[in-house]
Amino acid sequence: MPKYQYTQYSKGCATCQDKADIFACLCQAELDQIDDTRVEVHFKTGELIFKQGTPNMHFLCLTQGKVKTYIEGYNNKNLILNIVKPIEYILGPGIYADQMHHFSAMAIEDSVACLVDLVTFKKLIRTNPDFAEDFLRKVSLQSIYNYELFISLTQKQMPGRIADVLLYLKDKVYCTNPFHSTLSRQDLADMSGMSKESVIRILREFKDENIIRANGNDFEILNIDHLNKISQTG
Amino acid sequence: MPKYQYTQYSKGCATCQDKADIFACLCQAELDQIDDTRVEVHFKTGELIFKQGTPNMHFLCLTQGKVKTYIEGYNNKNLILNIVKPIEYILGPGIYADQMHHFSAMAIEDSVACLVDLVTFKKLIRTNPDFAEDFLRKVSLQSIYNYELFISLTQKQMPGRIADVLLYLKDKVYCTNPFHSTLSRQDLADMSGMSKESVIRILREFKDENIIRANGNDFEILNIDHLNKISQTG
DNA sequence: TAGATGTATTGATATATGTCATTATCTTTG
DNA sequence: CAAAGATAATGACATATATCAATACATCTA
Repeated sequence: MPKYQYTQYSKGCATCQDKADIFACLCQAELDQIDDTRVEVHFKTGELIFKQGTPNMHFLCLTQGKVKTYIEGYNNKNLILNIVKPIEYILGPGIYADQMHHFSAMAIEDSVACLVDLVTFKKLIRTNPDFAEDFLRKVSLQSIYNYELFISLTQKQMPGRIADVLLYLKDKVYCTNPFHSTLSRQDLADMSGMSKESVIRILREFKDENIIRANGNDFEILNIDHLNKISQTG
Repeated sequence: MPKYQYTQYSKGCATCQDKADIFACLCQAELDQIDDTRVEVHFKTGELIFKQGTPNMHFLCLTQGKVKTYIEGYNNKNLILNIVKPIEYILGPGIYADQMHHFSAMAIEDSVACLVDLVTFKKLIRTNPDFAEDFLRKVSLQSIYNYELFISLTQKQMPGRIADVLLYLKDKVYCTNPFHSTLSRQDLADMSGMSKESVIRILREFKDENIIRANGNDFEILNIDHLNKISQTG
């Protein structure tokens, strides 16, 4: 008999090796509180995890797979904010504002995530200053990354934006150099704020100049210095 | 004899009517702690308040005037993030990351600000959960606004972006309808991610269509519905 | 295996937007 | 007040980028 998606696994948070680093400062009793309201869920590639505009009830910790978070804008155009990999958590700004999701999340690989009730999370923020500070640290780093994204998207031309995307995938997501991605060309377009046709054209230029090797979704950055320069010069 | 810029005024935080709303949850003793490390500073129009890349040592509460915060990008191009008015505070993400400023701040009117030592601020975050939660609320609202900015800047065409800037100035900054701004055309360009010439052209179009009245830096939005529609349709 | 469906690629074309040069207007200052 | 300097406005032009249409390729499914 298969495990149901809402199965709460017996392995507790205290002994879990796959928990987000933000939980490092929690004691056994605090981890048990999280464990009590925790649910582990499996998502298949392409499945929507939560949708912009719906109530935000859970803290989500990704333990397996990969997830894209994206803002749904006008004319069915999306802007991908992050590609989240294990073990990172996803928590939008809605929790301390209007309790809503302000971006959507979708699995781009088969994924597993733990959902933790937000009441528990917020209680821990109030009672454990180290936890609160760690959370503020994470929020701040995300904010700093957003500033970089602002500059990339608004002040760089297409080659610079694609360079940024490729470097992001190599350094922050897959963390290897020849890397295989499950992102479509449309996803790359949604990360760089351009049309998919333009993405394809720029990738071709990079290939023709031997800056990258790209075969379908297998990428290898051959000339990192050159790619960095393209990122710099916009 | 004139007051020096570093003069610490005698009026305490406890009785101050000009303090940011985030301080509402602090008790007398906590406000006194802030008061002890507080310095009031006057800035003239055009003066740099702090610069991106320098150490971030203070929480800044604006009590008079107006301030633009902006990211300094490539090729001397800036991206204005916010126009801050009294009584709001300015606090970047650096405090909980690398202790650096990640954007610059400049007075666009003669301004007065209180600077509070960050050690005191961070101590209060740790010891007063209400204060921490209020701060998280503020950070979250800023983050949500940034998402809107992302969509405006990356998915809208110039008329939509200018519409967003005009509505922002009317609703969030000057809060009156005929309003007078001290922002240059270049500033409007830095808010909407375009060239100043393009700003001028779009403003002219809006004038020709009787959507706005614009005489130098005096603006009046004549047809709010139309401007909202332009903002929506991009 | 063949058809169907979605995704990727390419080329031709349209268009939004930036750049540059020039003139106009405002603001400062001696 | 006049000169100088900054800011604003306008037009001509260049170009980055999107759109549209056609084809190729891959992947699923019956």
